[in-house]
Amino acid sequence: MARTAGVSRAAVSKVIRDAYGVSPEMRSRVEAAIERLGYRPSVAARAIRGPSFTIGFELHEIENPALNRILSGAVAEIAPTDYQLIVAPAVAGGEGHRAIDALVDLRADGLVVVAPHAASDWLEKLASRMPVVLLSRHDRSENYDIVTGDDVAGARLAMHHLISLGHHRIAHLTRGEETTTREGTPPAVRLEVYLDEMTQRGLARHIKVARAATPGDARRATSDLLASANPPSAIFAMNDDLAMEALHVAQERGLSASDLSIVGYDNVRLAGHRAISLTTIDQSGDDLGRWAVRLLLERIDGRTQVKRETTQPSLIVRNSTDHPRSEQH
Amino acid sequence: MARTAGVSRAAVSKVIRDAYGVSPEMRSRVEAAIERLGYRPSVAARAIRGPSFTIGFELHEIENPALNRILSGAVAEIAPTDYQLIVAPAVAGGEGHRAIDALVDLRADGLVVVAPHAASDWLEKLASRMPVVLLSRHDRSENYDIVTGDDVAGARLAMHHLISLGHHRIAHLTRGEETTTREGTPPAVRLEVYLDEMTQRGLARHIKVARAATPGDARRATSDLLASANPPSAIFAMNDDLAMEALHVAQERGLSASDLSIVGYDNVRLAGHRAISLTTIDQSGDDLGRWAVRLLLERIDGRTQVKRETTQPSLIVRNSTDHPRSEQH
DNA sequence: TTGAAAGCGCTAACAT
DNA sequence: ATGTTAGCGCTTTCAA
Repeated sequence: MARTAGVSRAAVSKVIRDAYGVSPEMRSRVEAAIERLGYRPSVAARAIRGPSFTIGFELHEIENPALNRILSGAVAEIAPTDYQLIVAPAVAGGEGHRAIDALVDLRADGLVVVAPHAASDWLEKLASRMPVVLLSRHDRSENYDIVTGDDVAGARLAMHHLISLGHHRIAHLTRGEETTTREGTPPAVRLEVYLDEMTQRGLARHIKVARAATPGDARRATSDLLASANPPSAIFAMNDDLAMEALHVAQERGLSASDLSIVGYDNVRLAGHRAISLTTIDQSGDDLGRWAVRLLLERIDGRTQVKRETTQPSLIVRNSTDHPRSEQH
Repeated sequence: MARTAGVSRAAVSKVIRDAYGVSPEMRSRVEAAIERLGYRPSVAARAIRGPSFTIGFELHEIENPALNRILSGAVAEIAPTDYQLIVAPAVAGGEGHRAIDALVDLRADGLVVVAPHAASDWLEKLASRMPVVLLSRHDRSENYDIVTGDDVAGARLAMHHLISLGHHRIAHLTRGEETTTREGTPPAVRLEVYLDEMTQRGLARHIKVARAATPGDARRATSDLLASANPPSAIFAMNDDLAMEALHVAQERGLSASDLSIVGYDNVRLAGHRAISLTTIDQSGDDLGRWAVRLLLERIDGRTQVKRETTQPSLIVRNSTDHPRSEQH
């Protein structure tokens, strides 16, 4: 650029990178030129050799409020740094790791990956070449860090709450098969805890798992549950979205919390709305996002041994849960 | 890369770009090498000269469901193309155009900009250098395209609905001052239509504008409204989030729709929830996103004259609106 | 302290 | 049809 502005390119480069060996006079000359020409260094050109000061965030389910919360935390954490956060949304269908690849191809300095579908060994290989933090999945890893809410603890909180209210016939509402098969994934863990708790308490015969592939399906799934023989008096839903759909059905039928108690997961903002008032598990999504960025920056900074960070969830009791009617005096 | 793999770099480049002048035999040799080495071309290096096949999406308010909806549409539209969508989240505080700059610095081939705060002349200059589509803002432009819902029509739908139900004392609930001062911005337009409708109908003396800087403020603002002399029988809220907060307050006080009718804007998914059942204006956000991408690709493809695309909103009547009590027989 | 020059991974014009 | 070569905008030795 400013080689047209009377200085050498090296000088410009040095000034921009705040490197050693520029006189104050030279510096101000260059800065003036930069200002005058509205010059912006090309990240692309720079990234060809060194760091791009860009960190990538892979995100599927753009419209998932819980994930957006996490992203929001990440953005807040990175704001004061020199780094820029870039989000690559994975397409709904989820054809592999295209979004992640895009980030890699752009030469991001590090990656926050949410993808529950990415294969562990593929991630492992990726992470051996660049800093990676995996979010929201319990996993063994050699090369990447993991940040996750403690889903085991969270799911137990939910189950204990229902059980201590006196519920026995507790059903679990979750997504399609494919989301619960990937081991370590939040849906999978929550399901497992559900099954475990039911079994432990001698409630195995009441186990019922309802699945909804799409949000719309959730209502039908709930209806089916209620129409089944020996219907549940409570539902532990994998997340608030599902829980709210279940609540919809309950309200439709005039069922109160003592007829059908419902617990969600995530503490989405609207769960606190008076008309919804959903009992749920809070795992402060922005902390997850903040941790992810923090760990990633540490790695970019040179750390190589694995770190794992787990946030503790808490139970938020609202009006969607109550003692089952039969148990009330 | 594969200059280690027995072929020339030009060959590799050609194969990758699917360019003219490679024999099938050469092509398969190269492809094999690519496969074997797990080679990925560097977008950064490529972008230094030609296109990066990346389009940038600037987004503030990551957690705003209406905006996420738009983004979702954009992602869907771009999925089948060769382009990759990259999102740069603007930090909440909104210090100028840092996010947009980041996208420019990465050498995105085009930009979808949502930023209501970006100055028009700055955008104009940017757009003279690269393809830009502005979303969600009514604006005069020389160099960039504009995609927007018809907020005038939408706001009128809302107002007409309330008026035809018999409401006179209609208040408007919107954000802080700064969001309604930028002319052409959705909040500004909706406010203006509100004022205009009230004046036109001879209801000027009932004009009340309540403002909420943060979501939490909305409840207080609504309470203040209800506590004022001659309180409104209806509220037209700038968006569903605000409307739902108002609804919260109404429900808290045991007010029904005939005591206080509420209309929102955006038709967020939860507005349709039975417990909320918010009357609102739908403007099919994903269409906005789709259009934005479509226009942008056209521009990247060479179009230079300005195009404007406006989607027509529709009224969705639910339970949050009714005739005012005094008007009922 | 400064600038010249080589090279990063790629594309594109050119020569073979 | 293929390979050679000169950049693209930057960083980074290395001499001056």
